[in-house]
Amino acid sequence: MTPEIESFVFHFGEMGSRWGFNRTVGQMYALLVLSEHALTANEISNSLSISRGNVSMGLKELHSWQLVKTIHKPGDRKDYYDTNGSIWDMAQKVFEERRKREIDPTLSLLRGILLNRAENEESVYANKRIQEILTLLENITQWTQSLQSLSPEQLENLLKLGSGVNKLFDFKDKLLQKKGK
Amino acid sequence: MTPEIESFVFHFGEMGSRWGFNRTVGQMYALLVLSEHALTANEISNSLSISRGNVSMGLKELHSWQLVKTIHKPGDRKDYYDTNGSIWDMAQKVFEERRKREIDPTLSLLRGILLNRAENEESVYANKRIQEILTLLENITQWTQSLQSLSPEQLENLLKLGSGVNKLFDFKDKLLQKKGK
DNA sequence: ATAAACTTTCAATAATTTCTGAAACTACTA
DNA sequence: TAGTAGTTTCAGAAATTATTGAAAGTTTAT
Repeated sequence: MTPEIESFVFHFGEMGSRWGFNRTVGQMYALLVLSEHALTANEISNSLSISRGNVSMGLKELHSWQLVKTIHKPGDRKDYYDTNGSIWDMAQKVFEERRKREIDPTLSLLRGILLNRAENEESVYANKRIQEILTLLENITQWTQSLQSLSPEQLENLLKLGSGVNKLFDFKDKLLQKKGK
Repeated sequence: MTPEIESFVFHFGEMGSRWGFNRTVGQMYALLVLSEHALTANEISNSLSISRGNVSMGLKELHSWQLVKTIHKPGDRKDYYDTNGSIWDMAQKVFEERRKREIDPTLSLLRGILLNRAENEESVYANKRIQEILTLLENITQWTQSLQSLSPEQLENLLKLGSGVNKLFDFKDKLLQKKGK
């Protein structure tokens, strides 16, 4: 590992915990991203000085995020691992996975609460707030799902549009207003 | 606390860790959101059975996220705490804070690596990948910043647009094509 | 069927994070 | 100034999460 690869890998290890996976999983993913060729579990274990068992667990998790794929080479019994998809695919997967973990459970809970809400005096305010939050989360969910339906190129263009969204949006408003008249 | 408030509060405690703060901070915030009136630190401590010291730490953190504000009542020595801003403001704050924690440090690191990159054979591929990731993160950063510049209403409308973004986007494409001709 | 080459699991342990509560601190009142 | 009502800090305890490595499992070749 060159010093730059090393610092990238260690940094991803540290950031990993903020992104939803643990240090070693972050390091492993970073190493695979920067490696031109697929690596075996033992290579990963050696490069990162992580126990063989831990590498196995980490790869399992990365699989569950669909961030790595297993490659078989003919005449070779070992499994080789490589990143799955482009950087853009990766970003999409991370967003989706996080939405599932961070938003979906809350959606169900809030829906449940509002479904069998008690209408006593004390709860009126609380129910109002809960409804607000539910609406917000439902909007965010819809939004991210519609982003997912864009192709990576469309998504990239949309991102590049940046604050231009603002203008595009005003523009749409005017169009609709005209129609309404 | 009614049973519904209780389940909301506990759930936010569990989710808290996924949202970037710990269990008690999540519970405290949830309680403040659902409380019609500002609460004292002791009330929070009692309602949630959390030590007074921990409440103080938690409030400090919520302040640093700008999610709560302190209120002084004339003739009362106690500090009262309430949530700061609407649910929308809250969501914006959380996004911004997370961007700072989850993306900004990586941006600096990647810029640093590419700035004094070694041009040896071995690094060419790695540098290319690092550049890709940098571009992606820069786009995401710009994007989220431009979203922040929208008013809560604009943002809400944009979110409600949902998959309509797709159409809007196609529409923009066509416009640009015409211009290009 | 057995051995060889490899992978996965999981109980024990290590590392990290969170929480408590007593002590220190601050600000106001008499 | 001393006393009182409040807040904050922080060292150690408790709880949680990550890691290791030996044992169990799997697959392929002979």
